[in-house]
Amino acid sequence: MIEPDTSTPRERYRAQVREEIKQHAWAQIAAAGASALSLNAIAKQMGVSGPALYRYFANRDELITELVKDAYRSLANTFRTRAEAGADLIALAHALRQWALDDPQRYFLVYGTPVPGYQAPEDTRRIASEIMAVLLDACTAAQPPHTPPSPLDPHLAEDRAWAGEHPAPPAALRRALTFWTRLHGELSLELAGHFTGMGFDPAQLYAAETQALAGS
Amino acid sequence: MIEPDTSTPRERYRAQVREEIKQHAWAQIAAAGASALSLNAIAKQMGVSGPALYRYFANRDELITELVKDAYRSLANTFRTRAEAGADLIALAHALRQWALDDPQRYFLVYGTPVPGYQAPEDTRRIASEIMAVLLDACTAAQPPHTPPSPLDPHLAEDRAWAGEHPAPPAALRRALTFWTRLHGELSLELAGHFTGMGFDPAQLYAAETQALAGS
DNA sequence: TGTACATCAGTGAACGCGCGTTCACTGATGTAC
DNA sequence: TGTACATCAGTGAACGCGCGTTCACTGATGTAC
Repeated sequence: MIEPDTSTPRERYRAQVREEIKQHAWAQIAAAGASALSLNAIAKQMGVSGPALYRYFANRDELITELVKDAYRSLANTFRTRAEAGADLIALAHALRQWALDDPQRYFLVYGTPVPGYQAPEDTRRIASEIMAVLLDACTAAQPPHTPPSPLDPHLAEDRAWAGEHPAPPAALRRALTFWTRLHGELSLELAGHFTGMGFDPAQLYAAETQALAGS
Repeated sequence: MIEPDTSTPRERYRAQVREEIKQHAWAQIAAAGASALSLNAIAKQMGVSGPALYRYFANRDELITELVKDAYRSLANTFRTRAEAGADLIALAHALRQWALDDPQRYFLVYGTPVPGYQAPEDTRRIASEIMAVLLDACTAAQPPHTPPSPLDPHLAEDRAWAGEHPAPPAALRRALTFWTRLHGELSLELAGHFTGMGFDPAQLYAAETQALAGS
């Protein structure tokens, strides 16, 4: 289902250049981290003067915001696509790891140490919560037969602001949260290089954590 | 047992100024993150010219290295002190959280997104492995009665480079690793502010994870 | 199809700033006789 | 205890660099008649 393209040539050109800028921004982030992102450096790489970029982004923060949103959207899409294909928690866990390994700096941009001086705008929350919604669906659907109750459940059931209108039972809320924190713990240490030289395979640790999650 | 102070006044003065520089460095990191650390800014805060600091640190990287080592040493001391007082895994977990909350930027400096362009020297590994050693002791000592075997255990037993000469059984290795990744996952998301507005108490999630660890 | 005009992408110069780091130096502090 | 000398902390100027951002501008591209 391809929409008729009602955009003018100029609009299409603008969108294309914006995309190109973002490409270079990602390359730069991959090379030196998000705090080293520089509009001038991007311009130089594009063979264009620095001020030219201000036609496309109001300032550095707006560019970063766009990158953050793209990153969230990318993960949300990955999750949604997999979920629609019938993926269970284990499959989602693998998708998450793949997504993180595909571009570690993209992972760090959204889940790593906050970029100093940068405050994420409100819309990113919305996209982030879509990720959580897919996760909650998967946790609700595949409830293991004998779920031991947790002292955490009543607390989570109490104030469920974060789950929005999602009709998930407390046990599913807990499983989604645990999924998030445990896998993030393994991934962020792995991507930050804290396991190098330790002589074990991070993938196996990740798989073990995933298995533990599926049966909790 | 106080050692006789054989240091000259000049040596004592040097040590004192180095300490003062590090204090200001920490304050700056707390305010804007490690990548914003600037020697000139520190000098200005100390009411001293920029080049003066080069009497005390060869360059910016050496200062960061010193901070990283101090952070690792601080956590290692915390752990060792608690362990010598008979702390179990749960107590260590609480000590870790306290240490992280005491100074989030210190936590991020060692366990967060790697500082771009900075490569940690070899000696930090040694201090980091001391932390792991204390953890392994605790995991070995308090083995729960019915530890279910994990498919991960044989893999960990195979190559134990990271555990050094530590005589820990595979199950203890796994528990130590799991302790690290799970608690880091919860802490780093909490400190990065990813739980704000979600309406639950991170401390309770942390406590639940800690309990799960103690019985695994 | 051709011309007049409006829109807009990109330029180059400039502003003010801060960075890490070097260098030759002054002046105070310690050391040796 | 006093003097001559060596050591060393800190200064100020300088280098070269890059940053984000503004501004008045040129020249190309699209639009309206």
